[in-house]
Amino acid sequence: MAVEERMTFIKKQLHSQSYKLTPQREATVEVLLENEEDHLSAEDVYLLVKDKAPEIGLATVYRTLELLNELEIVDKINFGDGVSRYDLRKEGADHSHHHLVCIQCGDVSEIEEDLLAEVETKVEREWNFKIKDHRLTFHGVCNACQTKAAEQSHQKETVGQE
Amino acid sequence: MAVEERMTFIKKQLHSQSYKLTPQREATVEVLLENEEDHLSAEDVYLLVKDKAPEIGLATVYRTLELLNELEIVDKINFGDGVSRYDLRKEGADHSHHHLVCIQCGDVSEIEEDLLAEVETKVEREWNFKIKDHRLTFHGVCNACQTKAAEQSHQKETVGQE
DNA sequence: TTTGAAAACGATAATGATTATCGATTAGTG
DNA sequence: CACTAATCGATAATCATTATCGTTTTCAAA
Ligand SMILES: [Mn+2]
Ligand SMILES: [Mn+2]
Ligand SMILES: [Zn+2]
Ligand SMILES: [Zn+2]
Repeated sequence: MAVEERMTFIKKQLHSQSYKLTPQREATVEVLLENEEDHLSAEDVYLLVKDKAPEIGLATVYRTLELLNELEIVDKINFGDGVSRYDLRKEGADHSHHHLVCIQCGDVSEIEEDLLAEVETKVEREWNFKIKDHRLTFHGVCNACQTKAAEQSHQKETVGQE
Repeated sequence: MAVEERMTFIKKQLHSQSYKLTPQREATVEVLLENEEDHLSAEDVYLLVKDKAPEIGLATVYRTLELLNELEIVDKINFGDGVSRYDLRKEGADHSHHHLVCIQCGDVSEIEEDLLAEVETKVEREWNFKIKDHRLTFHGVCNACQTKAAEQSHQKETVGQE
């Protein structure tokens, strides 16, 4: 689905719950759609949205993100640095996607595929817990940092042999 | 392993990294061991530790928890309320355990069994990501709240039929 | 269209968790 | 026992988020 279409869809969701369609909300959603790959903090969103709607206030951004979170359009996530980050749900997804956080370069990347289906079946059965959503984050070393480390250790070896 | 033994073990870890063994650190670890089931915030720990060491300062509690986190004795976790919580690692575990958070009563319970072994193998292979740790939390309805809901809906039915 | 009420807004003060600072105290080595 | 780096307690500073409040805007009914 194109950005245009998704915007229309989100507008309908707002409208159907009788929330008003303000230019501030529209600009905020636009920023989220245009930066889907990223994991923006409220401050990040604020700075980006100011380009489209310079008069917007930070409080409004917080309010809008809170609203979008309640409507399950975005997920509010926390990677342990002191800020909340807002993550647009994937097209049609009814749950939060997974993340890979590199402990060396800080890069955050996505896993869109749902890896928890089996695990969740087990948890529902054995722990008698009715699952509505999940949060799964892996902490480790990303591909790029692994490659970098391998190159450096190879260099060291070579130098050692000379 | 008994609390006593685990305390000794943690003391050894501190000592081996040339951290000093202060009464404040000992009292803090004691509180964590005695409240292993809970997910205490720094403030929670502070209040509990004051019973053992009334002169302790809040800053020291934060410092100690930070230290224990670096030593991988506790995990710093975040359930989306505004505070960090500190969770003692299970006996001998080298990674964070999983959690079940009830969206109705707020109860948090543990899953000690590691459910991610297979998933992690797949992620390491297919995403080329070297996993060091993980965070997995399920949000849903706990057993107690399910039962409560079932009883209430049954009552309603019965009343409706009268 | 005009209009009125509820919703939303911007500015900014307040809050609350966490961190930084600094002078005083203490653990641990010898 | 003496020394010194580590640690501590008190508290000020920081920083993200929320609350407040007077003004503006949306939207639906007239
Ligand atoms: Mn994401
Ligand atoms: Mn736990
Ligand atoms: Zn990396
Ligand atoms: Zn519950």
